[in-house]
Formats: sequence, C-alpha cells, structure tokens
Amino acid sequence: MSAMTTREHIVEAADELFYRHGFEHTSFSHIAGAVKISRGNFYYHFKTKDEILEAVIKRRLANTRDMLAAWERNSDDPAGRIGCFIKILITNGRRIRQFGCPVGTLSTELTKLEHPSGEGATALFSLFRDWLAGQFTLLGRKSDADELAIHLLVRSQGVATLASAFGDEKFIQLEVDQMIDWLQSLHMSTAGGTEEKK
Amino acid sequence: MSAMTTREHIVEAADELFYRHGFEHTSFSHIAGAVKISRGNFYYHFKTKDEILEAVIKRRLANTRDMLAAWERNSDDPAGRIGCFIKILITNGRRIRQFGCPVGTLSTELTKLEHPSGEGATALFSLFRDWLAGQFTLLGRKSDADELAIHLLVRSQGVATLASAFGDEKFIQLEVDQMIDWLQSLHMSTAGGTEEKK
DNA sequence: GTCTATATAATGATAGAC
DNA sequence: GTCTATCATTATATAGAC
Repeated sequence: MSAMTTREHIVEAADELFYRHGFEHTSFSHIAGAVKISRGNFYYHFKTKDEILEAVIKRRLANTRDMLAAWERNSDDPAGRIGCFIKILITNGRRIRQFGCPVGTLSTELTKLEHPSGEGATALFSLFRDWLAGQFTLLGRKSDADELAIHLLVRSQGVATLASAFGDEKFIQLEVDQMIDWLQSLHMSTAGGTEEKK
Repeated sequence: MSAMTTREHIVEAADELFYRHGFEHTSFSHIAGAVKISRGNFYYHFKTKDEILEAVIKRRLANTRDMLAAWERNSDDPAGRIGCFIKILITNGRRIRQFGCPVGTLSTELTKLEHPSGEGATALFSLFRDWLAGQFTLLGRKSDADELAIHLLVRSQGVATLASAFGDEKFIQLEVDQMIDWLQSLHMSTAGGTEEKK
C-alpha cells in the first residue's frame, strides 16, 4: 500500500525525531532505528545530516502551505481563517505541551547552533507571518497587517513555550480565548472604521 | 583582584556558553577554552557535565532572585515593578535578538533532551511567575494574579522567540509598548474596582 | 589544584560485498 | 538499494604525574 520511498520514510522519521528530541540530539542511529534500515544505507539517500535537515524543512514548508490552503478553503472570511491559526494551540495541544511548537523550537535550536539552515526555519515562520498579514489586510487592516501578524505569532509562540515548560493545559485555553476576543474586538473596530470611510 | 575561585569561573563561563550555543552543543573543550584550564582539571571541580548544568541553574536562580529584589527596591508601586520586567526585552534587547531568552531557550532544550534538570529550568520560570503574581496581587488582582502573570510571561517569551528568529528589533519596541499599555489599562480598571469596594 | 596522557563510547561518514 | 564492516573525530570521563 504505502507507496513511500525509503527516502520519504527517512525524512518523515527525521521530521518527527527532530521535533521530539531536537536536531542535534537526534543521531543517525535513532533515525535508522525508526525507519528500520541500517546506518550505512543512509548515505545512499543523503550525503550528510544537514541534507536531511534541509529535506525536513522543505517538507515542513510544503505541509504548512497545504495547511494554510486548507484553512482558506474551509472559511471564506479572514477572521475565521485567523481563528483556525489560533486554534492550532488547542488542536495540537497535547504535542505542544510535550514538545513545544515545531517552528519555534527548531528555529531557536538552529540559531544557537549557528546552523545555515536556520534561515529555512525562519522561512517557515515567514510563511505564517505573511499569510496572517494577508488575512489582516483582507480584514481591512492593510496599514498594520504585519504588526498584527507578528502580534499573533508572538502570543502563540509564548503559549507554546510556557505550555511545554509547565506541561500545563489550563492556561492554553485561557490564552486562546483571549486571542479570539482580541481578534473579535479588532474585527469590530475595523468594521466601524470601514463604515466611517463610506 | 578577582576573588573568584576556578569553580566559579567554570560556572560563569558555562552559563554564558549554554546560553549562546545551548547545553548539548557546549563541550568541555569549549568551557575549558573560555576559562583557560585543561579539560582534565575539570573533573576536580565537577564529576559530570550534568553537575555543571545544575550549578549553572543554581547560579541563574540566585541572579534572578537578586534582580527581582533590585526591582522591588527601585520601585514602590507594583505597576512600576512589573514595568521593569517588561522592559528587560529592551534592556537585554541585543542579546535576546542574538540568543533568545535564557530561561525559555534552556527550558525548551532540556525538555527535548528529557533532561532531569528540566525541572530546574521550570523553577526559573516559576520564580518570575510567582513574583509577577505577587505584584498583580498587590495591584488588587488577587483572584486572577496567576493568569495575569502567565499572560505577561507568554507575551515576553513570544517576543524573545520571534526577535531571535527574525533578528529584528522594530517589533520588540512595538510589543513592549503594547504590554505597557495593557498594564496601564489593567491598573486603571483595578483602581476603579478598588474604590468601589470602599 | 592543575596538568598530560589515556580509556571508552558515540557520532558522522566511507568502502565494498551482495 | 541495502547490508556489514570500518575509519576518523569528538565527547565524556579517568588515572596518575607534578
């Protein structure tokens, strides 16, 4: 059934292990064990560990693009789409409490390692940033769309960091509710502002 | 002049290196190079690398306690003290853009490593959390003091994460200003609430 | 207390058989 | 494409001289 190539299996396993244990802490042995191939066979598919990291980031970029596209299909109004973003904290709550945000934690690690692929991790952030800014623009907040996008990223990143530090889920819901309220109040004031311009 | 023992030098150097490059990526060689002692000499002072980590966390706990005490001395009103917390993002802006938040990044890393000292890193978070909750209580928000403390931690953590991912400083000031506004609005509504009780 | 070996294990990476 | 050696390097950690 599974038409996945060995290469794809490697990237999928590496993706998960990098998320759970970090890039540096994940060795070829770990990945090989997960994929059930020998360490040697690895180098037929990837010449270096960094190449696997590149493939993982590419995969995450593609998956993220798919997710954003799905949100756009599932909701016509930008506020609802932004709501989808906010609610990942609930949807992926269990994993976020365990391992934090996959985007933020990878970016943080690669920055400390001064790793060239750190830019790729930032690109992953930019994907969300630009998409959110686009939605805020549709909401009528063209002038401060990027600031609002950053603001939401800031809050969701912070929730993820604290959720995994304290292993707590109580305040995740609280913070999510506040973000939804914030989005709502923004929507309201914007609707008013739009009317004034008529 | 320097009355610091070799042990203290090691802990200080390790503290800085753990912050800049992460715990796992920092080797004895790196620390030894910074302190200018041989690798072998290390084990006279610490039996394992984990022991150094413990000492570093202990040092950070002590330094944090000192910082919180200084904020209490420098300001009589709790709002001003909370303002001190918010403004670390500016004060330590350069380093935060380079290496993120020392508390958050260590906690994130140790969680992924499933390292026993992860609890120590969380204790560092709790120091801020409890202190902030105490200040909010003094502000007259006893019932939701912990939620407010978490909320501020969330936002400052998020700012630190994004600041280091994008290497940007523009939105740090923006976010800090918004946090100050939020604190102010809270203070106002609370002052009203306090009067009502009279 | 500090040093110079040295032991040991794991890691990323290679060579060559099948 | 996958495997079994194997290599070189690095890391933590130890032993023993000074």
